Order: sequence, then C-alpha cells, then structure tokens
Amino acid sequence: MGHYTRLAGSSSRRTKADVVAEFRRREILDAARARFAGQGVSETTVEHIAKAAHVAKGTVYLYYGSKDEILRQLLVEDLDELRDSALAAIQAKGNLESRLRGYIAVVLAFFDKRRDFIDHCQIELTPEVRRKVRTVLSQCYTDQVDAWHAVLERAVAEGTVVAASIDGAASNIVSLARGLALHRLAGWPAGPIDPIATRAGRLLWKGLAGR
Amino acid sequence: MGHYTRLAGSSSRRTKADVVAEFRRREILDAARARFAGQGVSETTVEHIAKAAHVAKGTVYLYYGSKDEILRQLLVEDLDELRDSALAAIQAKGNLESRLRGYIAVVLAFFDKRRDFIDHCQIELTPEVRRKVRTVLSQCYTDQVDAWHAVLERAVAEGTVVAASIDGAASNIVSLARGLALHRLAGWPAGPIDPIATRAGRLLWKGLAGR
Amino acid sequence: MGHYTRLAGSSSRRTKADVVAEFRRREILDAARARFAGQGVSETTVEHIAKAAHVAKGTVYLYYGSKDEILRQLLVEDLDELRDSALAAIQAKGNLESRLRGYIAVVLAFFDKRRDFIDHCQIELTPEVRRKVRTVLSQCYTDQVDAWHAVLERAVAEGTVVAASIDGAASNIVSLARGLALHRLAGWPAGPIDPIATRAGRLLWKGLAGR
Amino acid sequence: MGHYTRLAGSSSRRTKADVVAEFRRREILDAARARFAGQGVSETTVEHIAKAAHVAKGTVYLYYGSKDEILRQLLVEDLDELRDSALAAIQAKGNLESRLRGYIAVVLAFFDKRRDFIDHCQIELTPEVRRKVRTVLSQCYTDQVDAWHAVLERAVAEGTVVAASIDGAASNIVSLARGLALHRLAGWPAGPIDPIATRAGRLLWKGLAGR
DNA sequence: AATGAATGAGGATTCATTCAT
DNA sequence: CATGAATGAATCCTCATTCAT
Repeated sequence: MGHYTRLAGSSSRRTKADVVAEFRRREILDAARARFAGQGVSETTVEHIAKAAHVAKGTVYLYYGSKDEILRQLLVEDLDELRDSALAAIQAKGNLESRLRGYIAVVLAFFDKRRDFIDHCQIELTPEVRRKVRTVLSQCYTDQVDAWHAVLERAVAEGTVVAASIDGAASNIVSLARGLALHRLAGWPAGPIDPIATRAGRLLWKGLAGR
Repeated sequence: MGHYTRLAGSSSRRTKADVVAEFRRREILDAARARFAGQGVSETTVEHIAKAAHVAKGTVYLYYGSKDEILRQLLVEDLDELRDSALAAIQAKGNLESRLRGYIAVVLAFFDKRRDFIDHCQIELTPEVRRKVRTVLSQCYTDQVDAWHAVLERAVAEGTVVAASIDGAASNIVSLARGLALHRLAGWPAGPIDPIATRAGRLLWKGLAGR
Repeated sequence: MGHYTRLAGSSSRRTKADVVAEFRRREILDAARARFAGQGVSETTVEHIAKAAHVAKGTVYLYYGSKDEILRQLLVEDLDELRDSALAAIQAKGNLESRLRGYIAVVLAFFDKRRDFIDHCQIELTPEVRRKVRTVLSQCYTDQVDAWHAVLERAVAEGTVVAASIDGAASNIVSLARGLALHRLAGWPAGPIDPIATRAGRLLWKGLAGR
Repeated sequence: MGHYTRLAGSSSRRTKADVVAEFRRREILDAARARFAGQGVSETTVEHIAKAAHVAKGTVYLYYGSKDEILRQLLVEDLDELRDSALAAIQAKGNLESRLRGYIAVVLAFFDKRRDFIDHCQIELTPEVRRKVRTVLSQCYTDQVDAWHAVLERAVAEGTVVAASIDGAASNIVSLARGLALHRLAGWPAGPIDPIATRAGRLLWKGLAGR
C-alpha cells in the first residue's frame, strides 16, 4: 500500500533509485528469512531483521508495511518457486516412471533447501516446544513405519507381495497418508474420505503387489 | 516441576483431590484446545484459556507451568492418539489392500477431527496472513495435481497406464511427495534423496501401470 | 469497557477490593493530573504517570483503557466541579450584585486552582478526546447560562432589573467570567481575586440595572 | 538559526531568490495552518505539511527549523492580526457604545475566521511553544487593555463615563470579548455576530456610564 | 487450592530530523 | 536550492508470570 511494489524489469528505464530500492527489498527479505529460519517467526523482531539487513528499523518500514507483510512475501515467493520447479519436473521429458521419480526428487529437494524456514512456519511454537514435540512427532511416524514394515515382511513371506517392492514402501505408505491429509487441510472443505482411501489403497496395493 | 504429573489410574486409591485435579487439567486442556483452534495459538492469551475453563488465571498455573506446556501437552496427546489409531488400523484383520485403505482412512479422519487445531499449529502466522497464504498454497497444489492429471490422461491414451488407475492418482502422487518431504523434515538429518525418489517413483509406477 | 467503572457509594456493601480499586483510580488520576500540569499532556508518558502513582505501567492499564481515557476522565471531573460550584454561586442567597460578584469569584478561583492543568489542556488533546470533551464543556456553559437566565427573569419580575437588559445578558455574564479567568491564566501570577470580582460584578450589575 | 528570517520589504532590493523564498515560506505556513486546523497539531506530520505545500519534506526544514517553529510563527501571526484589528476598533471614530460594540464584533469575527485553527491550538502545544507564545499572547491582551484604558480615561475627562467605573473596566471589556468568543467556539455553529456585539456593547456601556 | 491484582519486559510502529545526492 | 531515503529515539500497549491474600 504505497510501498514499493514496482517490480524489477518494469517497462521503462530503471533508475538508480529503483535499483537501490530493489536491493533493499531483497536484503530485507533475505535477512528476514534467515532470522525466521534461525529463531522462529515470532521470536524474530523487526529490530532483528533490520540488524541482519544492515539497515535501521525505520527503513524496514519504508519497504514493507509490517512484519506480517514480509512473512507473506516470503511464503508466496517460496510457493511460487515450488510450483514452478514441480511443474517443470512433471512435464519433463522421459517416461512416466522417470518423471515420477524426478518429481518426487524435486519436491524433496525444495523442502531440503527451505528446510529451516518451512520448519519454523510449520508450527506456531516456541523453539523449546518445537524441540520437545519433534521427538514425539518423529516417534509417531517411526512407529507407523515400523508397523507397516512388519506387516510387509509378513506379506513377502506369504508371497502376497514381491520382495523387491518393500524397500522404503512402509515409508511411502505413511507419507502418502500424511500428504493426503494435509492436502485436504489446504483444500477444505473436501468430500468424503472413503473414495479417497479406496483409491489410494488400491494404488499402493498394486504398486506393492505388481509383478 | 512440582506440577501435577501423576496420571489418572496411578496405583493407589484416588483421593477426591486427585479427581478434582484431573478434572481441572482436562478442563484447562479442552479450553485451551478450543481457543487455539478458534483463534490461533499466539492470539490466545492465558486469560482466554482461564475464562474458557471457568477458572482464574492463576489457577491455570497451578496445573501447568506455562502456556507452552499446555500446548505441548495438547500436541503430545494428539500425536499419541494418532499413533494408536494408526497402529490399530495397520494391524487390523483383513487383506493388505483393505488394511491400506483402512489406514489411510483413519489418518484422514484424525486430521479431519483435529482440523482447526492442527491448522493453527501448522503455521506460525496471524489469522490474516494465514488466510492470504492459504489461497496461494491451495493453488500451488492444485496446479501440480492438474499437471499430473494431464500427464496421466495422455498415458492412458497411449495405453501406458490402465484407465482405472487414474482416478485420484494425480492427487496421490502429489500427496505422497509432500508427505515424504514432511517426513524428512521430522526425521532430519536424512540420507540422500535419490533412492527415496526412486523407490517412491517405482511404487507409484507399478501402482498405476499394474495389471 | 470492562474497566472499573463502579463508582464509590454503589448500592451494596463496599468490599475491600472496591476500596483498593478506588484508591488506585484516584492515585492514578491525581498522578496524571500532576504530570499533565507539570510537563504537558503529550510530554507525559504512561510510564511517567505510573511512576508518579507508584504502580507499574501495566497497572495503569488495569484501571484505564488508555492515556486518553485518563485525560478525558480528568477533564470531565473538572468541568463537573466547575459547573457545580458555579451553579451554587449563581443560586446563592443575596442580592443580584453580590451573586454576580460571588459567581465571578468562584470561576476565577476554580481556574486558579486548576491553573496548570487547564493551561496544558487548553492545548493538547487528540481529536477524539476533544470531540468527547466538547459536549461536556458545552453543557457546562449552557448550564451556567440557563441558571443565570432563570435568575434574571425573576429579577425582572421583581423589578430589580429592566427587562430590556436581559437579552443575552446571561451569556455575557458567563463569558465575562470565563474571559477574566483566561486573562488571569495568560498573565499569571496575578493579584487577589476579590477586587476583580467586585469590579466585574458591579459593572455587570450596573449594566443590567441601569436606567 | 540561519533560517530565513529576513522579512519582505527589507531595505535593499528584493532579489528573485528573496521572492521565491518568501513564496515558499507563505506556502508552507498556509499548508501547515490548513492541516493543523483540519486534523490537529499532533496528528499533522511534517510530511503532511510538505505534501500540502507541494514541496519535499526536506524543503520544509530549509525554511523553518522545526515543526514547532512553524506553529509558533502561525500563532504569532494570528495574535498580531488580532491585536491590530482590535486596536483599530478600539480607537475607531464614534461614541463609546458604538466602539464597544465594534470591538466585540471584531474579536468575535477574528475567532470565527480562525475557528478551526484556534480550536486545535487551544489544545495542543508543546511546553516550549507554549512558553514562547504566552509572552506574545499576554502582550496582545495587555495592548488591548491599555488601549481601552486610554479611551476610558478620555471619556472620564469628557464626563461621558463616571470615574468610579473605570477601575478594572478595561480588563473587563477585553475579557468579556474573549469570553464571548470562546463561548462561540464551544457552541458552534452560532448565529450572527451583530446582535451579540450590540447587546454586549450596551451592557458594558450601561455598566460604565450608569448613574 | 484458588484468586486476580500487580508487574514490567518486550515489541510493533511512528515520525521529526538529517544528509548525501 | 531541493529532494526523499535513512535513521533511531520514543511511546503506547500487551500479556505471560508471580504472589499476597
């Protein structure tokens, strides 16, 4: 709102002021991301961001209307990047299997890269709570993975499932479930669960049992 | 910390005091969850929780050491519940496919039930920012799903994939990727991406192509 | 707004808490008046007020919603007091001249007493406070004018005053008193009130009674 | 302070620069008055003034040392104008009653004209400005009182007015005028000035001439 | 055990003023 | 002369936590 929104590459010649402004915006954004990632969003003060960007507190407000606006910008930037690279992978050359593999890899890589920042945006918790909860959370998944693993080994022994399939399969099962759940969260309201589960189950089943 | 940690059903006879204490703890926890879900964690003050639990602010501190401790408790409770019901589903009777289906359904149902709370814990954002970001986030997924859908339809036309498989498959692919990513987030540090992507890709591929 | 508004002498028995609360409110109000008078409204911070009232900053907000609310309260209190003592003087026993004299004296004395505070308030209110106060201020004058009007009409009926004189006379009386008070304010320090009141009273009396 | 203080009409030839400078000073002053009147002194930022004067913020500081200095200048200008027109009315031709009437009318008219600005200044000055202004304000009144005093002494000499009346009478006249003006300020909007001036003038006249 | 008044550190935001261009 | 980006001191208000009753 009245803040610099003129993006780079705007039509006419870029004045020196434009360049400086853009530099500042980037500087502030990068500084903010670093602090958010390093110590969490709510633990990061505008003062921190300013310090990290080597400007005065007031200067931050010259370029962004509020701390929230900075965060918003950051999130939107990230999601844009994720979408772009994901789409590129999906539409890449090659057969379906290689593209599936490539896609998964791209998504994982993105999360790896943004790891700290996403991690902090993930949960509105103070660092201490986050640490504490992470253990429990991790255990929660591990337990599920272990359980599936046991189930799958038995299935192999019984010949229901081909041995080659089960490497990492337990993890895939748990991840798919969680992914679907979060997907619903974002797209709420959503339809009934049953058909979703049926289709996901069938996909996994065929993936495991298949030849 | 001197706070009540004795759980119900502890060995000896429960005194009336124990019962009251446990009642209070439940009341506070429930009140906190309701407020957290309703207005976000950082927007919820201890005063709010106390009011909702029909006790005075000081009383809250008699049962929990801090606001953070309450949140922690809540998260742990939830994760415990999730784990228990997930394990039950995994180890249920029936063939593998039905258990896969059942497991997915249980996880989705859990997230549905805790939806508001999880949603607020999901991101350390003010309500306004969250609203704003949700749109972008949603679009980000939709774009990926759409892209996969297009790819799959072509694959069906080419006979690479059986038509029956593609219902909901795009969504499954995207969800699996995201689920794996978050899984890594929780379990960091983790190994290289490639084998993970390869296995997940193969699973999906077989699931789609299979018979 | 949820703040203590229960006034003293409220119906039922006053609890100790009520007493303390009222004491605090008085303490804060008095401290605020002292600081406002001493260094101006906008130069006085909430911290200053708190310090002067021997409480913490937060405590001030326990009793008043904002700095403005305190100022408003103070102004309303003063105007109420001015109105009450002015009306008493207007309706006092005695002949018209002595009452004119008495009234002027009361108004001057009030401004003398509140001198510093009024002086600063003349000058520093936020638009919102000003709006709010204007109503009360206006009423304060109107009440005095009305009271004089009633007195004068009776005087006309009794023949003490010529009918032709009283058009606008009430307004002139009140205005003269206020003008004198402000005049003193500007020229402080000033001499004793009595001779001023006597001369102004005589002038008005002759102006009203004259031929 | 090194700031432009040279007034128009200073001895030597006015250069073009002088003209421009004076134009800027006027522009800034007028802009400031408009904003102060429109939204209050403390709600008006230097940026607002600059915008309204069609110059940059820095330019304002080229002509005035501070926001306070602008306000001071404005107040002094006004008081000068008030004094000049008041003195002219006091020393006008005509009998005493008509001059009293004229004087009151002039004062009321002045306050009407400056209404918004005075209204806000009544209320928002920093201690420093107030100190500075008080001197000028005081002088403004004193001048009027002195002028009336001279007039009255002549009237006594001519036998128009009884000697006994004039003690403090000058002060009463000025005070009544000011009181009426402020009264109008509080009760705005108000009717025409003439009847008010006529009645107040007659009251004073009778009060002075009486018996 | 329960209360809620008191605390005060902490943070977002504003804006008068400076100064390099 | 003019500009407006940069500064950072200053201020209001919130709220987790304590503690006397």
